[in-house]
Amino acid sequence: MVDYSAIEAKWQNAWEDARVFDGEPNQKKPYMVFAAFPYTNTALHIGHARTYGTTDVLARYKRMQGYNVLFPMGFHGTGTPVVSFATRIQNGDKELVEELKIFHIPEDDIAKMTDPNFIVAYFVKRIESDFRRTGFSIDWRRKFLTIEPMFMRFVEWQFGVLNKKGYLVKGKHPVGWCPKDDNAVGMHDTKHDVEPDIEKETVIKFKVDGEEAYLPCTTYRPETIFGVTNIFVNESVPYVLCRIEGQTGNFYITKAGAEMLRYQMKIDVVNEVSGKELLSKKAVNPMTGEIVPVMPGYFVKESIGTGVVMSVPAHAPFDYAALERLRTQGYDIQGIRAKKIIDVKIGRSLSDVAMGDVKPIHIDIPALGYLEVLHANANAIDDMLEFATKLEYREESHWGKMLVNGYEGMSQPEAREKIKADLITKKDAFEVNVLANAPVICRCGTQVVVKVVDDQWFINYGDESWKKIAREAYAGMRILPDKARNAFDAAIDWIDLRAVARARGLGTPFPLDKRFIIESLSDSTIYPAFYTIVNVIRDEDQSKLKPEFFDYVFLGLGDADKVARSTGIPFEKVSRCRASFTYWYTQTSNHSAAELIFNHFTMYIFNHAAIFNKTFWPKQIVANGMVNYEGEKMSKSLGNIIPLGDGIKKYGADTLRFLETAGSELFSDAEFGDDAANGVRERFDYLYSITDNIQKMDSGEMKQVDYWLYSKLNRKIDAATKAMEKMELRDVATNVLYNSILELKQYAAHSGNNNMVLRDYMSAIALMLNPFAPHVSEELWHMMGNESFASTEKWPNADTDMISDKIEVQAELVEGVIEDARQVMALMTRKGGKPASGVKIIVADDWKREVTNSLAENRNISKAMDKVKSLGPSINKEAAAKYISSLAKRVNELRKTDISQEEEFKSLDESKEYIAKALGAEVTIEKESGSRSQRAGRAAPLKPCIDIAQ
RNA sequence: GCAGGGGUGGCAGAGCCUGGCCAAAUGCGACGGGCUUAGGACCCGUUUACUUUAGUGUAUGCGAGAGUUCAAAUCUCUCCCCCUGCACCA
Repeated sequence: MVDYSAIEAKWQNAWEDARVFDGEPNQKKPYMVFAAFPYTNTALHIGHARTYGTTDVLARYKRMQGYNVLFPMGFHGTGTPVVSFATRIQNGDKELVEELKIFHIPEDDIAKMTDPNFIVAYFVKRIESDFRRTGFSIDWRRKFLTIEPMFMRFVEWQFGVLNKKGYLVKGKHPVGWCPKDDNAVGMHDTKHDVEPDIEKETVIKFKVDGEEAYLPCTTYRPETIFGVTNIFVNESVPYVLCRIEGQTGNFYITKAGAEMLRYQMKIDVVNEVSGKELLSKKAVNPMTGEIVPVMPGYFVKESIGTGVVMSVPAHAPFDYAALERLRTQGYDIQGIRAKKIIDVKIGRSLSDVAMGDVKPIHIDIPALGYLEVLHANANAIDDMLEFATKLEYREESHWGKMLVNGYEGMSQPEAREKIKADLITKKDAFEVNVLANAPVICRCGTQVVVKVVDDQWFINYGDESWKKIAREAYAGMRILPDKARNAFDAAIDWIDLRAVARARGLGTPFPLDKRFIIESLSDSTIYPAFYTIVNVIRDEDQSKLKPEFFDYVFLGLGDADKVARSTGIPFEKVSRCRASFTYWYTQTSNHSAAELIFNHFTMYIFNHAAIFNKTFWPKQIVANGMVNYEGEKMSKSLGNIIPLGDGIKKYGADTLRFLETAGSELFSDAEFGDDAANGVRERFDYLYSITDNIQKMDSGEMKQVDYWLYSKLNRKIDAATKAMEKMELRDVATNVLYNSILELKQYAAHSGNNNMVLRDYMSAIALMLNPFAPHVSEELWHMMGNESFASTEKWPNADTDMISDKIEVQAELVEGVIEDARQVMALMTRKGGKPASGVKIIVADDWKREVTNSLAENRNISKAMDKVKSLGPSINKEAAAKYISSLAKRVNELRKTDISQEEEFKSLDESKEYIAKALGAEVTIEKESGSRSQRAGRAAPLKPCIDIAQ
């Protein structure tokens, strides 16, 4: 057994000694790769190795291509997670402590984690050591944290530049809010980590008949206003009459609603009324002028929106059911008639099986029709009504056509937007923000509300001139994989205002309002530029890092001498920073998870376009998929997290890296599991044993099989290099590891044993494996007697002269013959024949090759006959005719060949023993013209006749 | 809902851009056989159904349906389903 942990330990230090990474500008072409920061409130699990793994693959590949490669890494500490982590430890959060135990964090370290600084320091150390063990070729000398003062000076400078360009704007913004904590809440602050989901709903003002007050109905579907038959209120909850800022008149809304809405608009309560009192009122539909009654609606929730809803029985199963229930309770609803306003074929999206033979009867009342196709009626339970509602909304939204005047024939979504806009223009409606997934509960136990913050700062990614240069920058970039391009196009169009200032958390104070902290994705958009200088300025006092310093280093403004004098940073350092930045930042590749396309990656493009000179715009983005473990998504809640350290111990660093980087296509999720890991490791084992055996072999005369192996090798190098350029890592892996082993096995089966050939083959494999499995690569490389480091060697070059289709076709021919012979033999024994005693393989004469080639080229039988004639009288015309007609049927499948009878004969003859062994029978090879077999005429080029004697 | 990516054999996953050697690579699994004291190791074979006493043929088949074509997993359209993201959350 190969001891992988010993091999890994041996090489990871050796690389540092060998200075695999240079890290300083030099004569070589630069190439800088980096991946988005890991967040520092957690240790890493094996899934995290994916993005860094593919980054390292590129780093190592480029290094082997002769580039001066820089692969730096920093850490993200900005934002709320670290702070709330500390708070949770303080509160003795059991869930969190259990999680930390999975990562083998000692109790006394956990106890110290009430201190945010300790948390960050702890995890930084942990991640670095795990990554070193994984064999990533990271230059740790440039490590930094986003919460270090020197980086904060850099971010301040960045925001200064953005502000000068007018990209920072102030405005209103809705956020999830905890009234008790008086704070914005995000996912980390709620029970069960629910993200508050804020949506806009329309409130339509129905004037109360004969009273200067309104019943404001909250709705997602303003277009159904044409079908309103009445208004529903909840008769058992308290309402208030109130004034709403920006709106004229008084409004009846639930007391609970008023409590929540006052965080987004000023509300003055005039007096309280009961829901019951409202039932006596009538209201005027602002669109149609109809006067409708107010009825009790059992399903109306007091804390969503205004607690007043409009009833559209034709298109809302809940409304229909509520009215039917009122009827059975004895209410007079004679005057209420459901009115269909959207036409749609009910149940269109349901399969025939689901529909059965049920046909909706009440197609004039779709809400009822939908209940009917679901085998339900107005008495159905709420879950069923909910289901019918969803179905109806979906179908109407897809196929529904409006039936009402003025909007006739419009699709439902189109009508909704139009009608909403019309109502708002006429001041008959306004919008409110609601919590779509209410109730959301803050960790403190309070119900979360929507608050509209009115002094929020934004980065205005919607600015058209900015979008224009961002698109220009993007157009010059390479996106891998290519199919991610569409997503970027969409993201650049879509990105708009992004709130940038936040009330709490770690990070850089927002320069325009120091009460706030810069939001944590926004402070990490141009950070890679900082890698190029961090090692130079780390020892300088952060107060010296004034804007003019960054202006000079990154924008080339001013001159080094002045900057040195005004900041106090030595002249040499200032110049060195500028030189380093301009050297490294010309070739960059940014790696991260695909899910970051719509935020980090897009912001990365925008900020670079806004701040830097074109020369330093991003050159390449690589988007990675996630990692699944045994078919499941890895997550703490599923409990299938494997800490990186454990994973290395269990599977070996190289196996882990290999599977995660090369086990699947870049963009799709990687599958990680024990079987797959064993498969990879067994293949590594095989490579070791082959390499070990090379020493015992001689280098005799080159045989056909040796040329074959060279051909395969060079084809492989060629394919792997092309795939590598496109980061099609799965292809590379298949070629380099899986197919090599198939080839090596086939080589051995053909008694291939040439020491020199195998050494060439294995050397190339060892080198091409380096980006994926560096430790294995080094070990194999050194086993073959090399003194240098594989990691600093050149990537192999394909010698295309060594690629021979002819030789490969001949090898395939042998396999094909075996396959065919087997089939025949199987057929014979199945039919009760005796086992074969001998197999004659008869190779077609040369004239057949010419005829076949003619047919393959012209697909024309008479031309083929002409060809026969042109070959002279020695050809038996009858046999030729028979041969041609046998091919006629498959004329489309025919291919030309340049392999002569002699060559075909030779390759079969050399493989005679191999074939005999495979078939378990004696084998003779003969030529058609010299054969006495009656079947010999059936021989065709590359499809020799097989004559089996029993 | 909107945007992006997908849906292929028991599973995983190629192929699709550039239609035809595609009953569909490769790996895993399952089954049969060999090697072995034994095997989780290795080697050989089988893995849609029927058909064929000579290396075949036919049918069905790549989410569903329709279309284009001599020919469709591959191109077009419609629909269904799954994954990811949707803004302060890193």
